[in-house]
Amino acid sequence: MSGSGQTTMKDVAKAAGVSVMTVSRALKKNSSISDVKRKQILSLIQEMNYVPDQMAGSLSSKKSGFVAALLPSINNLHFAQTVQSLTKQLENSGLQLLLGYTDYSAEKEEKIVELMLRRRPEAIVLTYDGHTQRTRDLLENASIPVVEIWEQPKDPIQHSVGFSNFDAAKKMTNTLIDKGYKKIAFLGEADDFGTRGAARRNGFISAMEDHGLSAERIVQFEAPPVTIGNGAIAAKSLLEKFPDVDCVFCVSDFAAFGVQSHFIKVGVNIPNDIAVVGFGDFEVSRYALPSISTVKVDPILIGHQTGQLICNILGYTGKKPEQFQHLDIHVEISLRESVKD
Amino acid sequence: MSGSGQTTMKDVAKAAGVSVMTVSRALKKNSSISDVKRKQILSLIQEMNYVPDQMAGSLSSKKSGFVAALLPSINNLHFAQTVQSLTKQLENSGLQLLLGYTDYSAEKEEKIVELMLRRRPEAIVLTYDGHTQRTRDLLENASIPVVEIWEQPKDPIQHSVGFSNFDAAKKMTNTLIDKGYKKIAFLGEADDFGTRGAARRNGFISAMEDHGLSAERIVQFEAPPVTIGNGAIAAKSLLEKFPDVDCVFCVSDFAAFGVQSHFIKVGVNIPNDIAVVGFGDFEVSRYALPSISTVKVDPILIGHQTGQLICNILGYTGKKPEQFQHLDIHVEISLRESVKD
DNA sequence: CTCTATAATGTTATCGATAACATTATAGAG
DNA sequence: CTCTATAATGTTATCGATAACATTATAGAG
Repeated sequence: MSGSGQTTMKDVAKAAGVSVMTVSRALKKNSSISDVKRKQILSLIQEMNYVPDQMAGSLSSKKSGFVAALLPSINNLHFAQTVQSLTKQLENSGLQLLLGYTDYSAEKEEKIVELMLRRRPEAIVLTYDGHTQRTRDLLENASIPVVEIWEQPKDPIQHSVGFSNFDAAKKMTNTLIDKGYKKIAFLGEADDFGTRGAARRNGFISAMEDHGLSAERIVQFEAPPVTIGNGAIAAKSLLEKFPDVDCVFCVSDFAAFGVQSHFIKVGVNIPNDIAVVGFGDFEVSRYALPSISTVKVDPILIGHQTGQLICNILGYTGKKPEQFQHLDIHVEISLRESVKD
Repeated sequence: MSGSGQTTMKDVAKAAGVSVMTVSRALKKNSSISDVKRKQILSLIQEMNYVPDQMAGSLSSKKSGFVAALLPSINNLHFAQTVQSLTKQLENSGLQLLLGYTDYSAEKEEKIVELMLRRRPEAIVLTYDGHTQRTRDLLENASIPVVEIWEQPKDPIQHSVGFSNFDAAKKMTNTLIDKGYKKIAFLGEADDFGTRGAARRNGFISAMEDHGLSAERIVQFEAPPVTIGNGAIAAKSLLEKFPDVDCVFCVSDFAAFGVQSHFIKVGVNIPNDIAVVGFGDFEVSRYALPSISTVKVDPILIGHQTGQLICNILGYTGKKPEQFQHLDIHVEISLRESVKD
């Protein structure tokens, strides 16, 4: 090392008896350098434990190698799966994911977008839950590709990969109405303005009103995210407020699992007394007893498609799209034991 | 913007009629600049949607503002919680988390450590599951603080925040033996050499052998991570191989939930026929019916302590520790309905 | 053996900020 | 009103890499 600090490319160059540029070329694929020299330099690099400083490289090449992704919370298996498959797609093109958590708040999102932009990401992924105007301004000024995921926004910034939570919840509600349920309750989060949870509730309300049914059976508990525990507590107040309920549509499978747990404990038979329905197709609902009916979504597919889209946009694949893409992710209604046949 | 590219500090300086250094000072706390000018410049920055380039700043100041954290998988609520609390602690000191996933493999860890070091993190957090020699060399060469979390390693690199999975599993096994169980099976992952899962299995074996009991009832299914589904499948083969089992100790609550689900379906009574025990205290085990006995760990505390330790080490708090710290995280045995009184 | 196209390597300028030192403005002491 | 300490601002060098251009080495044509 030169002096006291970290090993730099200069140190490697000196040790190899070449210029720094030759070392730089040895590390870069498809660059003009002889095989012999490349091998020599690479083994020297290995030996010296030299690790290039990507900050410096990025500053010069104007490519950070970062893609930023903002999620409401990582504390949610779905988002975690999306992140994992997105990461995998991006690392094929040598891109690294910079993760941020918005805590389901558009104001926090704005702050984090700004923090992220300081790292000059080559693209940014947002989980749509509403944005502030300044968020939009910052993103426009950054002039990088923006992909909104999970929800298909009405007024997309650029690209999107997701589905309509409103439509999905409406479809499930219609299915339940077809099955003969009339006094369906919706159990969702409080303070969910502009979020996907609210879109689901609105889909429920719309379906009920379309059929001339009352959409007044709504319980809103804690702010997002939903936990099993919250579901269990909400189940109790639901039974007190609306004792005539015949089906509970929960904003997420976790809430549904909590509801079932409470119902079974207090002797409510599922599905004969009350049916229970979730959203998301988390593994727990498949193995719950009774198994929980749900809206199947595919978080891994969302991550996969998003990653591919970004690689395409950034021109790593030669399939650069001409226009903004809106990839619709198919969702499916899955009826299980928790709903009567 | 100067020319066509992004807005730079130079553009702001020109617009404000000051030198770039004054703009730089306006953005930095406790720097020598008049209040009037700072306010002017900051509002100008806001107006121009200028976002500083932290790459350039870091290169010059030799502080990346990054802390790297490697986890086996983000697809695990515990790790997600650790990440979330760690993130929160670090952002108090203006540090950003760079996340990587090792897929429970020491070789992948090595690659990701190298990728991370390119970003010149100020500290690095590893989830101990064994390391390669080169990983150790790279870390030593990087000369940054290293914190290993979750497991308390025998041969720590530097600092650690965690507990002994061996001891925790042994303690649980001893408790089960005290309760009168003799034919206890351990249900864990395959290909788990050097991982926390293996440490748990070894703790189980040690406890059984200490009491002169057979530790042969071991089922190893898929490679990590454990899923509910894997647990359900393993439960089936467990019953075939060891029909006389009186208690199943699972490497994780998820496996335990899957085991219970299968047992209940095939008419095995829990806990009267067979007891079921998990590890981790995930929310699902509290609301499962019967509720699942488990080893309680506190992922949020691990993240919190790790974050604080790093801030202390990096000197953001004035409490710089003299020596390598080894913070022991207390774990607790929690017996619930899935084990006989 | 010479010439030329191309491969291999080197030199210089640069990315956008901050550190360190230099200079100028300002406030308070006397 | 002058002097001096300090606050406020500016100038220059620098972080560690890569891009763009310049030069040198090499291989194949004739």
